[in-house]
Amino acid sequence: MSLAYAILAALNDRECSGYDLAKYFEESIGYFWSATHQQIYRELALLEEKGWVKGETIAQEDRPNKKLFALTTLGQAQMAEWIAQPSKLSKHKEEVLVKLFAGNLVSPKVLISELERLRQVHRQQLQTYQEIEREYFPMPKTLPYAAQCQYLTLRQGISHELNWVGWCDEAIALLKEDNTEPNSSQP
Amino acid sequence: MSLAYAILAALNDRECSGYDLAKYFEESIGYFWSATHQQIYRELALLEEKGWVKGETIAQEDRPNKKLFALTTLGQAQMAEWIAQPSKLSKHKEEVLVKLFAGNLVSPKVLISELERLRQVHRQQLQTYQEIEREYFPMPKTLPYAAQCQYLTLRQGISHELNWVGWCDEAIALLKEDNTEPNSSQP
DNA sequence: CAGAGCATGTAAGAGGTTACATGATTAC
DNA sequence: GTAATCATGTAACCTCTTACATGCTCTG
Repeated sequence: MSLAYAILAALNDRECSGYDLAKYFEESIGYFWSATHQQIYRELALLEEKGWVKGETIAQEDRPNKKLFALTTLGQAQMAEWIAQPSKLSKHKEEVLVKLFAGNLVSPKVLISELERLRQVHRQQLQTYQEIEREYFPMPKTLPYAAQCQYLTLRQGISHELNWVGWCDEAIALLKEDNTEPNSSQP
Repeated sequence: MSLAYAILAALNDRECSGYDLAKYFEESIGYFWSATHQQIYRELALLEEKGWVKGETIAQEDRPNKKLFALTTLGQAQMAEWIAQPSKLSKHKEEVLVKLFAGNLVSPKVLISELERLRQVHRQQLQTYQEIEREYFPMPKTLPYAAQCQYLTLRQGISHELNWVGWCDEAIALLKEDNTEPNSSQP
């Protein structure tokens, strides 16, 4: 159900074709809600049936025609109503933590190298976010309301990645401390 | 597929019945991998078929019989192999961020009160984690390897919650700054 | 002329949620 | 006696992922 609202949120920002949305869900929106193009096309069809969005076919030369979708006033109202309701907490699923939890089945070296890889990934993502911040939100306090809201989602991304990098540091340090000598347990 | 490994991780920690696992997935393991009892029973049956776990029926007086599951050596090996592979990053899905992204559709008051609610929830969870830390991991550096690994999953939980609380503070502060007067946009 | 990008879809299968179902015991 | 806890399942449904499919244009 929430995928519907994620699509509405995207369309509230700008009109999109299904294809545009799919790309959108690989950057900005995708940073906090993931979806594939298959899901998006299916959901768009349902949303149009309900009248929450309206599609208009745009003829294009040199390229396949596309269907641009926009929020209807009904869609806006539904979105506003949804926003006002208490959010469900996301069910986190973190493979790395499952692995650590059963970490005694492998040597600390295995864990350390996985954590180092992970740290690198999060550093990379952090850098991406920080570049967006520098480029689009240099003076957050002077932003109009709508932009401020979006800025805050970026801030969440940044602190999230910083947090992961910091935790990886901590974890690697602890695991290296006494477990580098081959004494503790399993191979 | 990963649910299987989450179950193996739990059974590596201790033998469990399906019922025990379901409870386990509402606390410790559940903090980073969620599953309902229906999923668990289905998966356990598959895992037993494959010989990764072995169930033994325990007759009980005064209570229904139960079937205790334990990791087999095959299961241990499969788990170790899985741990050594690079982890998939979790696809984050954060309703609150979707809401913020389209925040211009509602008044800042709505967002602020939702963020305050959320902050409270994360503070609560943080406290739970910190109590576990105090009670079970008072001296992390002296822990045996297996316990250290599990301790690190708890540390991730703690810094995750701290991070959310901090971000909520930041977001609330920014939204309160200029948007408390009824000037900016929609009702 | 190969590969990337534009643009939209179908179909099968895996994974997850919700509701229903049972039946005993223990605590208030 | 009412609710909670122990213990295990089935069935229907929804959501998500992965693979397959098409066809055109622009870039190198």
